[in-house]
Amino acid sequence: MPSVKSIRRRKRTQSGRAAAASTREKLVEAAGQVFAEQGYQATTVREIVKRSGANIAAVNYHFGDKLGLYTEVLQQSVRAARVDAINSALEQNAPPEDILRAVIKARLQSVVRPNLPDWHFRIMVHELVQPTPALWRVVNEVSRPIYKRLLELIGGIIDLPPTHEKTRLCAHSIMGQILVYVLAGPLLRQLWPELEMTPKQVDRIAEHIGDFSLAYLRQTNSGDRQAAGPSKRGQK
Amino acid sequence: MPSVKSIRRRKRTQSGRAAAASTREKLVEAAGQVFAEQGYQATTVREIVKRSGANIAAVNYHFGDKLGLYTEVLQQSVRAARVDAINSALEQNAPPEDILRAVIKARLQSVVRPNLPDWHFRIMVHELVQPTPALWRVVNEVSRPIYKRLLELIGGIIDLPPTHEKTRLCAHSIMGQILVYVLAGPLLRQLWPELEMTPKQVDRIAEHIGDFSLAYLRQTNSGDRQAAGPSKRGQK
DNA sequence: GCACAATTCAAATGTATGTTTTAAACTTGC
DNA sequence: GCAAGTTTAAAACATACATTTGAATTGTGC
Repeated sequence: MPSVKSIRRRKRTQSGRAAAASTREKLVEAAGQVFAEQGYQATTVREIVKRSGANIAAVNYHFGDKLGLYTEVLQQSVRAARVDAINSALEQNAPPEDILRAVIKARLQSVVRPNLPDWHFRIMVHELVQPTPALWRVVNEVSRPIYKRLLELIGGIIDLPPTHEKTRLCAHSIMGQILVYVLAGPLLRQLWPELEMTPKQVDRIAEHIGDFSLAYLRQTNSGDRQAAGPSKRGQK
Repeated sequence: MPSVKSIRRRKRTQSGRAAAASTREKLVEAAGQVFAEQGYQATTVREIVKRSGANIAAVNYHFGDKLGLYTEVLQQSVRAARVDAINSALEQNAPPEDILRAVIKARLQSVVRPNLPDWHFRIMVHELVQPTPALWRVVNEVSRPIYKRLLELIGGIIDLPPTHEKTRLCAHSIMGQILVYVLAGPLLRQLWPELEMTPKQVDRIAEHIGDFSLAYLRQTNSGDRQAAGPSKRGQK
C-alpha cells in the first residue's frame, strides 16, 4: 500500500474567478496576524485555524504545510509592500528634503498603528531577530530597491554618491530612528508612560526625526563639499 | 501515594565555597548564548545542555525548569549590565558631548561583537520582540536608570529639562541609530556586503552616530534658546 | 573508611504540535 | 444532476520537547 505521500496541493483552480473569498484567504489573513505577533516558530497552526475559523486540514490542503502558509504570507507581504506608501513617497516629484520627510512619516505611520493589516513590517522584525530562509528573498525583492532609492535620495541631499560610506551611514541613522519605535515600542511605553501613539503624536515624532536628520544632512552638504553650489545652503 | 511533586531545588549549598565552578555556571553561560541567539521560545534545553556538556537533568536540578534557568540568566544579565561600560561612561567627568560619544561607542562595541559574553543586549532585543513577564523587571531595574541618565545628559546638551518631549525624542533618535546595527545586522549585511563589523569599522560607525546626533543637538542648543551662550557654537 | 548529601547520568514519561488520513458533507460550474 | 473542487469533523501518527525519575557516581565531613 503506497502511502500517498504527495501533498494534495490544489492547482489554483480559479475556475470561478474570485468566487471563493473564503478559507484560503481567511487563513492567510489570520496567519499574517499570528505570525506578526509571535514569529514563525512560536505560532501554532492550531492557533491560526482557530482564529480563521477554518479547519486544520485546510492548511494542508491549500498550502501543504505551515511553511507553505508562511511563504504565502511573506509573498503577499512583499507584494503589498511594493506598492506601499513608501514607494509612492519616494517617487513623487518634490524637493529631496520634502521627499525624505514624507518617507519618514509614511513609514512611521504604517508601522506604528496596530489595527491595519500592516503585519508586514512586524514579520520583518521577527525575521531580523530570527531569520528564516525566506528572509533573503524578501530582502532582495523589496528591501533592496527601497534601500537603493533611499541612498540615492540621501546622496542627493548631501551631494555624495549613493554608495559612499557616509551616505550609507546616514541612511542607517534614519532607518534606526524609525525602527526604534517599532521594536522598542513596549520598552518606550514603559519608560515614558505619557507616550501615546496617536496620529498626532506620530506626526510630531516623524517631524522630529526629519529635523534631527536634516540637521546633519544639511550641515554635511554645505560643509564637506564647500561651495558645491549656493542653491541649498540654507541652514533653515 | 503522594507523588513527590516538589521540584528538587538545591538549596544553594555553597558548603565548600566556590569549589564548584562547574555545571551550574557552565549552564548559565551556555544558556545565555543560546537564549541570545534564538530567544526564549526557540531555544531548547537540549541545545543548552549540549553546548555546556552537562546532562539534561541538570537544568531541573539546578534551576527547576527552563524558565528558572532563563530567569537566572536574566538576573545575571541585569547584574552585569548595571556595572556596565555604559554606566561608567556616563559617570566620567568630561564635557557632555564627549560623554555622549563615549556612551555611543561603548554600546555599539558591546553589542556588535559576537564573541564576548555580552548576550545581555541581544536577549533584550528578543524580549522586545516577544516580551516575557521577566522583561518589565529588567526594564525597570536597568533600562530605566540608564534612560534617565541619558535624558539628563542630552538635556544638558540642548539646555532643556530631561523630561521635555524634545529631549526624549532626541534620546530615542540616538538609541535607534545604535539599535539598527543590532537587530538589522543580517539585513544590513545583505544590503551592503562590504559592511564588516571590525573594531575599526565599529569605531567609524560610532563616530558617525556621534556626528549625526550632535549636529542636531548643537543646532538646537544655539538655536532654540537664542544666545544661550556662544561657548558651543562651532559648526565643526 | 564511612555515612550522607550533593551531583550527575541514562532512560522514561507526558504533552504539545505539525502532519496526515479517512470519510462525509457542501459548493459550483457545466 | 453530476463531477470536480472544496470544506469539515474526528482521529491517528510521528516527532520534538520539557520534565521527571531512580539509580549511579561523586564529593565531604566525621
